[in-house]
Amino acid sequence: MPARPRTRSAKTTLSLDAIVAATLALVDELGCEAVSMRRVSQAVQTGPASLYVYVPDRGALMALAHDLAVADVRLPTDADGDWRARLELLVDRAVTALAAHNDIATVGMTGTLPGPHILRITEELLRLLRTGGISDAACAWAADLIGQYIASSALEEAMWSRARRSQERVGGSPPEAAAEEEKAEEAFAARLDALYRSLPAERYPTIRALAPLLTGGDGATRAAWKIRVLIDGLLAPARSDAN
Amino acid sequence: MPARPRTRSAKTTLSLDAIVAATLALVDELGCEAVSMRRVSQAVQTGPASLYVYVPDRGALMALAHDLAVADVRLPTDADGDWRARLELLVDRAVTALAAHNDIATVGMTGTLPGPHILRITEELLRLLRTGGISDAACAWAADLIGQYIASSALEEAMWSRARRSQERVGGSPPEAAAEEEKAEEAFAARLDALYRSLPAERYPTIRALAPLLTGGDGATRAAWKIRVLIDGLLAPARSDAN
DNA sequence: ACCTGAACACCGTTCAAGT
DNA sequence: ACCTGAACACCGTTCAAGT
Repeated sequence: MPARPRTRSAKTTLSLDAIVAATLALVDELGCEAVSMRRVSQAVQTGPASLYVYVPDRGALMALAHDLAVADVRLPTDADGDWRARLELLVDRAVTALAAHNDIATVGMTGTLPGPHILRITEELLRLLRTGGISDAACAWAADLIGQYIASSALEEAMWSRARRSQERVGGSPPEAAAEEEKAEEAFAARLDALYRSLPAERYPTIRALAPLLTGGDGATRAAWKIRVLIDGLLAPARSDAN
Repeated sequence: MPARPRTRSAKTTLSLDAIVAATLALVDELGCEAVSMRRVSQAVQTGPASLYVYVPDRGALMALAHDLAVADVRLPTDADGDWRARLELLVDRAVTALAAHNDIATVGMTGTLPGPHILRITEELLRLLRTGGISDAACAWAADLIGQYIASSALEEAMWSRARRSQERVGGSPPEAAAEEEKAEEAFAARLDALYRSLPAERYPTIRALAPLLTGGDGATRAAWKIRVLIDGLLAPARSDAN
């Protein structure tokens, strides 16, 4: 391998995988809205036009990044317990995987077709529900409901602990930036809580009464409670008769 | 009132209400993504800069449009039955109201603070849950869960019957445009169904087996089934002991 | 005081032209 | 065949300047 002259030294070859990985990394950093074709192209060291060789448009690229986000979700095994325990574990893993990539879950709610990794999880979801003795029609609708739950929970969790704002200008010094992040981290929950507490008690008595509970509790406990409610609902006596 | 000379004849006075109404109308027509400050400003016959007198940024404007979308939701009354029937009715009305405005529900999932109309619905949701004898902590988490359900169901319903694509160029003649709309109307459900049926049966046996059920059924029946599952889950025996 | 023209720093996507 | 410079038609937001 002689040193052949190149336009740029050691430039990584462009590939779909590299583009999608760069896209997901930018989503982590900046959030979906701020990820542009131009920024992605910069990250992989080309011009924006080059991306269109690999991807038809921005939506398709975001869909690929979304699918990549759940690529590492492991399916529960026999060692993880009965169908219900495994279902809860699978849902939890999917939510966690999505929530780890900022607001990538929004992509799943905007009408894109599911990618291979989403399909893998869907298949297992349906299989577990069926193992649980739930009727075929109920399985189909339950998978839909649980899918909605996964996406919206991931989004909620990501929002609750979002450390980044738009932050397009990185002019601040490190300590300043860190302080700003710290502040933004609790921003949403805190602002919501402040809003609830500031409401007139005559018009919003129940919100006021429950204000401490509405924004309280840690995410994991809430999530575990919610998925249990969902499955309890599927197993409710009335449901096994006729869905 | 003598005819005083004006810059433009009969120009409507600019107001926040007019701006928000125009924004929601554009969302109906084009979808959230395609609604820009510039287009809104055109619709109210000004320049983009003028909007910033009334609204701090695009996100705040979208949040106001989102709140407006549920402004007409009527709260159920005693005549509508017991707490559970009323809760189901309230949820159904909220989903229907949101789904009637294209993908406006996305705004509610992107970390904006709830507006007055959302709060009115939240208050009633919590009140009804409490009337049902559900513990305070469970009410708080249940309202959260039901809120997620409302937003994601509205989005799903809107997608299922979306008649508009980006359609930025309206060059086609009326009959052509109508045919295109007709085609797009079923596009998502049909494409999803086609995808499921094209999957290899060895790897996705359950999806393949349930394919006809996954995309079938009308929206209303599905929605009614889902909210019943949710409430059944809240009322499951285990739940009343300790939330 | 209220409004806005013009500008700044961006977008997604296309296509003719290059290698 | 694969890639891309340059252009087109847009963006959100700001601010100095007007009335």
